[in-house]
Amino acid sequence: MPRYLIDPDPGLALRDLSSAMGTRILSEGLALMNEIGLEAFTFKKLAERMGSTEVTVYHYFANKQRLLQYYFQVYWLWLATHCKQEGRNLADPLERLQGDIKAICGIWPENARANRFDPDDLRALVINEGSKSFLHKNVDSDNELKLFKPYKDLCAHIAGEVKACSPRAKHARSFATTLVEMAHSLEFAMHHLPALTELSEKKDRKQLAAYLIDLANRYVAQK
Amino acid sequence: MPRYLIDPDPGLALRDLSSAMGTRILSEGLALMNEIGLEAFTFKKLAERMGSTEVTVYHYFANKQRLLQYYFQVYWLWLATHCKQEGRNLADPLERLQGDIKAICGIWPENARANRFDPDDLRALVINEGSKSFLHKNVDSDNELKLFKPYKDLCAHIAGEVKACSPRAKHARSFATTLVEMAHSLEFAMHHLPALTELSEKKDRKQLAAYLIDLANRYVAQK
DNA sequence: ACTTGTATTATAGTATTACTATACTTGCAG
DNA sequence: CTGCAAGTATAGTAATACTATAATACAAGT
Repeated sequence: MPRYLIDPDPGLALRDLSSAMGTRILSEGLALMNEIGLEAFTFKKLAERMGSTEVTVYHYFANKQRLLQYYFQVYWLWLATHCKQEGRNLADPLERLQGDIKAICGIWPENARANRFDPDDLRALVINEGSKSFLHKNVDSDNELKLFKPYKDLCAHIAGEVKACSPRAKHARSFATTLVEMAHSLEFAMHHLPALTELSEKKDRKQLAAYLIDLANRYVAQK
Repeated sequence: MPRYLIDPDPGLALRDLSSAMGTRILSEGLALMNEIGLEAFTFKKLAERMGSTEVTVYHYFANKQRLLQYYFQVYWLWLATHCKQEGRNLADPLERLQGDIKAICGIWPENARANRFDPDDLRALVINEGSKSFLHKNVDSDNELKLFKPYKDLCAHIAGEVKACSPRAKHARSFATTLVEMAHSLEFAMHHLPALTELSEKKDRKQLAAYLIDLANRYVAQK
């Protein structure tokens, strides 16, 4: 019996994570990685924080990159599920697309939970560290292991909505990827590199969503 | 007398780089960083490759992040100069914007040189490793040191062209950032995560530019 | 009750990384 | 010919990212 609604690739972890120890590694790991960043994060520090040992953590994950990729998968799996769920009640594809954009901008119900995680914590991690999941020399072998499938699936889902709005769009997938990427990098910019965006003034996710919805409306409207 | 047309922040390096040693560090460093990636790159390996010593390299740069940020600055400084130069011959802001988009997509004259570097090498590095310049816990202090100014300046320049095309655009800066970011992340996607974009089929920078020009035309056209 | 296996811990050790310190040499500039 | 900056040689340190081995604890199956 699976403990979660949606599970990441079992190949990411070396051992079943539903145990008490697995649970603590995942929850404390997320908190610590968010606090100190991937570079400073070590399994030793995580073990100390948990009152356990480095070796124990190594029995669950081969290295910290795999742990990051685990969170990366949970986040995108959950987001895609959430988007598809919300879309069921909407007949108009443009409304569905706008709903998806709000979701990728982090606008979701209070108290939402992504499996056992707080989706705000996952989102923060994915914004700050997520691209390190694939920006390295092993990207091609990791991709063959399908580690980025949940991310691609969400982009494909959004591309589907774009197509539904504008069947003749030639770059629906590229545009969906644009929306997803910018939902994250503009949020990073508005907190750390404010000169890059007008959104820094209010630092409001709703404004971020409004920009991307406007962009989507313009993209989908013509022709 | 400055050796370069455009120089990065002098605070990035610990010592003047115009010497023979400085030149070799910069050129071999770029090649090695592109070959093995930032994580595997060390000053020791660079020194071995150059037939010099680790300590010598440490006399030029405090750490490899600073060296990366140096290349990051050179790239954006050169690109902005190139864009502004090309724009001088064009009266129509939309044509200037389209020219800028081609430039950020890596379409520039054969044999172009960015200071002493091959801009294709710089572009490859910035695509694969560039975001590690700012995706870390020191981003705010590095930003106070103005290390990201050349990047922001190019985005601001492009935002100016967007404004010129569409004076009432509310998110010109956010949109300029969107263009610049996607010129890089879609190029990465088309080589390593092909499911994310239609551009993977031909892997052609011109098609990438065509997508972004189309996006810009749609963004600028309305209202 | 006894065995087997799995999970966790304890302890140790290694190669590499990311530096820092000190002192020596060499070449050139004043 | 003297001084100073650049480069080299050598050494050393704390931390990282693991791997290996063995001991313990506990739970399930026979």
